[in-house]
Amino acid sequence: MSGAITTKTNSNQGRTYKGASQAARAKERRTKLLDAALEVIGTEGFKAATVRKVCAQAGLTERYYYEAFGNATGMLKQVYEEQTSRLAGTMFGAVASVQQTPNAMVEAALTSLFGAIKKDPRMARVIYIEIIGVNEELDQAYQQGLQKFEDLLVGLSRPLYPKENVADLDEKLIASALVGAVTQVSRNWVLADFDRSITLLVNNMMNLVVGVITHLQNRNPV
Amino acid sequence: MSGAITTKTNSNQGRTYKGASQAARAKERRTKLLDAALEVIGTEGFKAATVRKVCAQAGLTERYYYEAFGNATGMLKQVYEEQTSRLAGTMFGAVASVQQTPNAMVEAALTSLFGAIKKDPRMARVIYIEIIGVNEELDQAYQQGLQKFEDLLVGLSRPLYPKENVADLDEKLIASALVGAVTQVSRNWVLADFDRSITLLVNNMMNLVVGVITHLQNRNPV
DNA sequence: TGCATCTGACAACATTTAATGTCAAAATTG
DNA sequence: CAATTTTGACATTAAATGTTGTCAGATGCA
Repeated sequence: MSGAITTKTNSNQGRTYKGASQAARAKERRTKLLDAALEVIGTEGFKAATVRKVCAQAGLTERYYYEAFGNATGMLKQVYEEQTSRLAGTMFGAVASVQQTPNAMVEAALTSLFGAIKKDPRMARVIYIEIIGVNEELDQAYQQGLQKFEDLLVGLSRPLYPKENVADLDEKLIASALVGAVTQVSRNWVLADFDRSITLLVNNMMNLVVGVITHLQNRNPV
Repeated sequence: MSGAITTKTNSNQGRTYKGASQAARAKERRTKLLDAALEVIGTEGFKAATVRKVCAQAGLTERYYYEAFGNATGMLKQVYEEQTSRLAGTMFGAVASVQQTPNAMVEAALTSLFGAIKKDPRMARVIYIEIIGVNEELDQAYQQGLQKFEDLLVGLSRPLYPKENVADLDEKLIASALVGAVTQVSRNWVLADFDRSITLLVNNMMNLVVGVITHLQNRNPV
């Protein structure tokens, strides 16, 4: 109410502690919490990822949960965005490292995707299942996450069919359909405990992607 | 502990009340509760569908919630199964009522699906979003629900390509992929508040389905 | 060494919810 | 009318959880 209180000293705020700066310590805590959140959400589900449980998994206390995430939505959103970014990077890298033909690029994208899912199913659960239907903010994040992959697909496929065949086409719609197809197959594959080989998955999905592209190249526009 | 207690009278158990038998009353309550659950889950989400809220929506008290559903999982499962059954029935009917050619049948199936979604988006939210990722029992129900539509698709498409082209194919996988594609497009359509015409959706999805079928007919097996 | 800051363990509080129980009024039956 | 069943409104209980606060000890700095 009266004038500003003069605290005795403000000079050492943000000082180093155990040899690390304040920013470095916060970053390390965030990393631990992200890992813990991925583990809990990816194995027990978002509903089970309570503040106490995630903090126990991280070996940190509640205070840092709020420092890093703010709330549960923030937690899931950050985990989601980290995982989709990593996955998109992996897939872009795989596509870039093969012969730049449509077939080879699609094959590389699919192979790296299924490989990443098998390597860490927790990621698949987070980005394909847990993110859905929590609230509007996360639904929006999910749509934006899918956008990355749809854009990749549009970029790959647009050069492949003649312009006059595109008139009544909705490229984005077809891209989202293909992403949905891959997503669904991935989901089932995880739930079925990886009952098929990656090669089989890739070969079959290639038929789908190549099939629609070929069809768009050859058809007579309506 | 001792012998059976002789209550004064058991004779009138299960009697009529307000002109309806016990079974009829229970059935009517269940219908009211199913409608209420669909309304709440389909507009506010499963998380918001508490016992109190669903009962208030139904105009009934908690007792009948437990009578009809047992618990929240039972509620969502029953709503889900009712909705997928209705939808499957609608789609089967639509397919049966057109000329029995692949194109016409696929078109009928897609048109009736998108029509049903637009007519009641609450259904779409329940069967595409809310059912996912709650617990194992419901994930299993979801898989079984998808199975209906995948089976429909396999039945429609199997006669369309030569046997020798099927050797390395996983029909079920491709069916689930196509169902996933349609699901994803439907989801986006709902979230985008029906920003496209049903005709546009159908035409584009036809390209996908017909494209893969044509490709399977003409390709050289690997 | 002395003081400010940082950390971790945990208490405390408020809220929400599922699930069960109580009880009186309404309806039915004989 | 009297006994019984059915119903609806609401109380109660117990548990889980998000969120904030407390406090003592560890650490860094002048």
